[in-house]
Amino acid sequence: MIDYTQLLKDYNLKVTPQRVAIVNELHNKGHINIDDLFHSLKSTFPSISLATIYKNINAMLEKFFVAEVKIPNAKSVYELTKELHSHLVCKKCNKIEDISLNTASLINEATKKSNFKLEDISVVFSGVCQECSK
Amino acid sequence: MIDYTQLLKDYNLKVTPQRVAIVNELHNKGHINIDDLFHSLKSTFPSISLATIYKNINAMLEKFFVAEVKIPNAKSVYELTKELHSHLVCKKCNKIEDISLNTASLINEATKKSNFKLEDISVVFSGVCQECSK
DNA sequence: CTGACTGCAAACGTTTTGCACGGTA
DNA sequence: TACCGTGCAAAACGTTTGCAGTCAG
Repeated sequence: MIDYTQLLKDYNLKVTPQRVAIVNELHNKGHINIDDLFHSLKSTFPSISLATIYKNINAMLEKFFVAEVKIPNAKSVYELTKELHSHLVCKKCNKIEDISLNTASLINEATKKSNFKLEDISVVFSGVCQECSK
Repeated sequence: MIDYTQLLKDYNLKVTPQRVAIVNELHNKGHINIDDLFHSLKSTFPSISLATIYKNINAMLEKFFVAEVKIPNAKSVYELTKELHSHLVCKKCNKIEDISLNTASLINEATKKSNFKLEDISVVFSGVCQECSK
């Protein structure tokens, strides 16, 4: 289990049991939406409130400690910030997987074809995962 | 001005002045969010309601006549469905442009590296447009 | 003429805010 | 101790629904 305590401190976020639980859940699940996160934490913290979840996720988003992933036809999910990667979403079971792809040539092409100074790229694939296509 | 009347009929949507205005606005602006669409149409239809906007956009989405584009850190925008393309978003002025890119090799790479049967791809670039970077 | 569409108002789900209490540093 | 975080309740949003009147086909 990775210790995120120091990371919370580095970002000037006080280390509370709720925050540690949120970070652990993000780490374990990889990607999770607000409602699932709330219900997961309810078992450990029966009195936790949605307001606490929102306040903390927003605080972590502001520190770029956590990132939001917007998914076509589904609720946004949150993940711990990591190196650039793309996402695969299963249309049947809604599972989300990370995938590392070489987007350099696509960024290159977009740079040549547009007049934008590009800074970020978001790539989300939708399809059917192996289990669901059996 | 392209005539979308027949297209509305083809999709079994009655041709009302509000619908024609919505389609024209989507055509003219390229991409627009619900609120901007509502305020644009207010000048022509002072008594138009948000409910009408939502009902129509949802009807058009169901017919795959209009598509939703989810944008990082911004409201979703809607566009008339066209051939596969990617989007460029300006972080300063929020302008959105279409860009046609060759995503075949990226899809190919994702297919090889994953166990998903891929069906769709969404690519959104964020950056600064030429005017805003002056 | 009939079913579909519009606009209003109310309902609903999600997210944010204010405040008193409690916990971290 | 001083501040920050939590949890509750209320408020603020964005979106959907029900309904009566109107319009397109």
